[in-house]
Amino acid sequence: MPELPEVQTVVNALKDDLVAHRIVHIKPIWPKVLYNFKPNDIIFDGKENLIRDVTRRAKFIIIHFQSYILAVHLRMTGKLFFSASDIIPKHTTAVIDLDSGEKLIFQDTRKFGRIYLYPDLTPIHIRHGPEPLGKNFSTKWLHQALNERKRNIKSLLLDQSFIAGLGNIYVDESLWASGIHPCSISDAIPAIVIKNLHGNIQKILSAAIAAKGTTIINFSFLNGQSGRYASQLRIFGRYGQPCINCGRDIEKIKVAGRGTYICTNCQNTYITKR
DNA sequence: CCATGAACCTGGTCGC
DNA sequence: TGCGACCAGGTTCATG
Repeated sequence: MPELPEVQTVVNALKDDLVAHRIVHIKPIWPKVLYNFKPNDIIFDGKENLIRDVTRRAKFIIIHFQSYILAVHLRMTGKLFFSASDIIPKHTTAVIDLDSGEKLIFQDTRKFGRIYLYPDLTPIHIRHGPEPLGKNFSTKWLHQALNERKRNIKSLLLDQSFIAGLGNIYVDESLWASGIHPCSISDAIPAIVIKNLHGNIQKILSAAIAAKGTTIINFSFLNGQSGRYASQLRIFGRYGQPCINCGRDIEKIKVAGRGTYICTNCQNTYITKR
């Protein structure tokens, strides 16, 4: 599923065709897809249902209306794309009809994805850390935040309430680029390494956005278009292949409950724990 | 405070 | 070809 770069890519692709149009109907196909509202809770009066903007916060696609927002979370396998056809694709969990006649299809094989209705962004902001590409994410902040806790670094970077938008792929990429073992304890990482980590997170996310995200196996979005960052992955998914930096075989272990790719030669600057 | 595992779902892959 | 085990880019909740 999409992490920050993939969600941003979806937002960039959909925005122009959504803004200034109206939602005329929202139809749940999978009963649980509308997390906290019913279709009729949206006001279809011509002013309230006009889409004002489409943005991203954390891994949410935010559709802005005058008095509320719709927040779409794609979770693992969700996809959001336009369709002009009357045929509803397999695994569609919701259909949003627009006044343009197009439909916004929410397709989600594993059905984990949800759509939320909120008055504004507050409920999302309070449960999420800073945007890694935003100005609140500074080296200083990261250093202090890591030192205030004693947590496994991978688990911490995956924690959306700590920092928003990172997922399994980009955490592995960022830790490898920084020479940090994913089992490192947050407050044991030296300042200079934290500085590198900060820069690498921003560099990797920016490059991934520029490449329109990563595609692994089945993940595709945007009407079949897929991202090009897959070819730039340095560590993720490269089990058994030589490390680009040192040539040692890349290993796969489990950290924070997630499959984790590491080069034990390059990622050895961590302190504690194995 | 932190770590772990299960739950939510479906489908693909791998080994036998 | 079939079947079971295991895995998957995420998040939340219960438990120790």
